[in-house]
Amino acid sequence: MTIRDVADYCGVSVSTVSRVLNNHPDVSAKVRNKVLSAVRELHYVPNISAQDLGRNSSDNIGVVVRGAENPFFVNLIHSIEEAIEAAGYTMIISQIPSDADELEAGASLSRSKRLKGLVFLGGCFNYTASEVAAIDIPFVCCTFTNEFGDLDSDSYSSVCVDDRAEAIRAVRYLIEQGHRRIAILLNDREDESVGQLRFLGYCDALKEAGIDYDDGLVEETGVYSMEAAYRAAKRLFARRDDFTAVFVTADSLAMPVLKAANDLGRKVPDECSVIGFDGLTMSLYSIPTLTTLVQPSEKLGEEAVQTLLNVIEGKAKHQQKVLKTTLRKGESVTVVSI
Amino acid sequence: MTIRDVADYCGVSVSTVSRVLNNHPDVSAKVRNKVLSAVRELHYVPNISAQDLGRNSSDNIGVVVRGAENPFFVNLIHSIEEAIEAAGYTMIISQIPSDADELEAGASLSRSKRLKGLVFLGGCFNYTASEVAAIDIPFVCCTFTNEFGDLDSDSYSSVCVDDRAEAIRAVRYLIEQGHRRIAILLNDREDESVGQLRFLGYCDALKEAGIDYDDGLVEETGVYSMEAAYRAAKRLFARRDDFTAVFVTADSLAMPVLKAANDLGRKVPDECSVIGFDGLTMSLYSIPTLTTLVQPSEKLGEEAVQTLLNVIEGKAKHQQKVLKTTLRKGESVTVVSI
DNA sequence: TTGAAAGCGCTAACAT
DNA sequence: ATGTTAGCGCTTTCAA
Repeated sequence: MTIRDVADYCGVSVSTVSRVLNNHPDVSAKVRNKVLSAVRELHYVPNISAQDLGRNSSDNIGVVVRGAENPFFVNLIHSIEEAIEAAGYTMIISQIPSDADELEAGASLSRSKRLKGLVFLGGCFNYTASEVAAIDIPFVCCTFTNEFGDLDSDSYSSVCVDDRAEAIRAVRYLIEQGHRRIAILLNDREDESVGQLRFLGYCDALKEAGIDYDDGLVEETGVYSMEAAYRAAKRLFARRDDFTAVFVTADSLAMPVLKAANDLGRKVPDECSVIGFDGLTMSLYSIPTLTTLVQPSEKLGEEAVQTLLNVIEGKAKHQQKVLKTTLRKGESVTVVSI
Repeated sequence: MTIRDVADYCGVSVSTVSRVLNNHPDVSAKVRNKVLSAVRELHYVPNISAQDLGRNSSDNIGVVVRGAENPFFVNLIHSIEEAIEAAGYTMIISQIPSDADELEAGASLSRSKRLKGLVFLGGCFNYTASEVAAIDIPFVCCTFTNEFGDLDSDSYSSVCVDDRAEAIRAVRYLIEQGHRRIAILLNDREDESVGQLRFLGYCDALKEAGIDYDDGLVEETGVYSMEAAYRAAKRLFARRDDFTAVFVTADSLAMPVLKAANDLGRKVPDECSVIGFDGLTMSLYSIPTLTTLVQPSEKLGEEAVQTLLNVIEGKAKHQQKVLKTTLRKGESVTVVSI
């Protein structure tokens, strides 16, 4: 059952059928109806592969997820999928390890699946214009931006929160509660990803409050995993007992920190406050409930897709959008008792 | 960059390149190597649409996820994606709400994306042969089976654990620790999904130990969400204080149960033991660490895809595979103190 | 072992 | 308004 069959059945040419199917204007109402009912009668369904080949494109949007072990991405991916689906496109997802090259993954996906556009999740984006040249389709960075690279702002889109400013807010909140010796637990302070930005925000907030930076209060997990976070937290607690609060740069890492504190008999928040970042649903049920900055994950996904589609469809230029987090006060932060 | 370019670059014909790319035998080692390195040098990636058109088929495998809010599916989806990718197919995912009709979603996906096969995740499978007739491609049920329907066992594949038997094992373990009054918290005891099977296993284990079933010890969340589980747990703890253990049919629901117990001052495990099901990574970091039955999620995904591909490629018939869980002893279950 | 050429089903100039 | 036809990039006979 091809377009040819439909054409023969109606006594018209294939191009006429193609026109009807693609809502082109130059078709008489009579013919259009005849074709449409033939399509229905014959249960004709277009062959997408042939369509794509003919158009030399597809309705595929690629989503490259770097470090899919981050639970924060789950909701995000879901909202991205919904937005892509709703717009009549197809999502092609590719999950790659945290240490993989997302540009290469994106470029290869783009070529093999003939993508219309790309969404990058969890990238580093320290890339330069020349490295990005391999990607010849519009793309949007979701939850991060080209902070460490030198891209032209009209060559890509991004939708994220201002990680550095939000981190300042988190640490400032701790300071407002009277904390002065504040530790930070993060993945890697120089990975040129959002973690580094949050680290910089931590430094900014300390400086702003006139608190000296103390390298011994910084603990890195090295890799992004709960297990690594648990071990890092244990190291930190073992090494120092003079800090009253810790900023953990992701909720999924903060939960192991709560566990480590518990296992070492360090009471949260009485002996040590903990603040996270991301706003995982799960962190509502940690013991104690995590205080955290909630990222607008639904909105991030929707906006990312919308921004990308606007570029693809020529409705708008590339944009950099910045959304806000919400401070969710849980039970893991308390006023410092001096 | 097409196969033509590669051919010209090597001074051979397109058919030769095609042969190399498709691992056809009749190519000399010399030419094969030349082509292979050219492919690498030129960063050639085949155009899937053209491949599909030429072969008159697609390499799309659909994955219909019902209730993607279940964190247990995250790893599973990842392993499914890897397996699909590794086999040279493309995953097309569709996440639908818990109350949606997965068969309809699958059938529609199948038609529009020309799927080769379907993986169902989190379905109910109380469907009958006539309802399934709408799906004219091979499919595999992952993490559940047609327990409540009347399908012919050679008309579909399934890869899952024996939920009922494993639930027996969980409850039996509690009984071995001396527990007699054991509550259960689940989604819905009659939803004809894995939850119901686990409920039946719970009943079996009680009966086997000569413990009377007590309807007042059964608490349903109604919908599948952590919030609902938290509220259900609070209801249960408020209503009864005579049970010493609770079996929660999913880890993601068990964590809110731990939280509810904590908030009500009910010590886990001293005053109440908790056992889960699934083996989320996150539940290693709950306070206390959850005792649970770990499902082999990687294996489930791999096997599901492999089984499906075997059918698609005509290498084997449909199969029903049953994998085993592993009891992971955490800190949430203790010997009952009488 | 290799090449030439005919499709695969559709789109989109280009004619009419 | 409609038809003709040349691709799109690849696979796969069929010849050589």
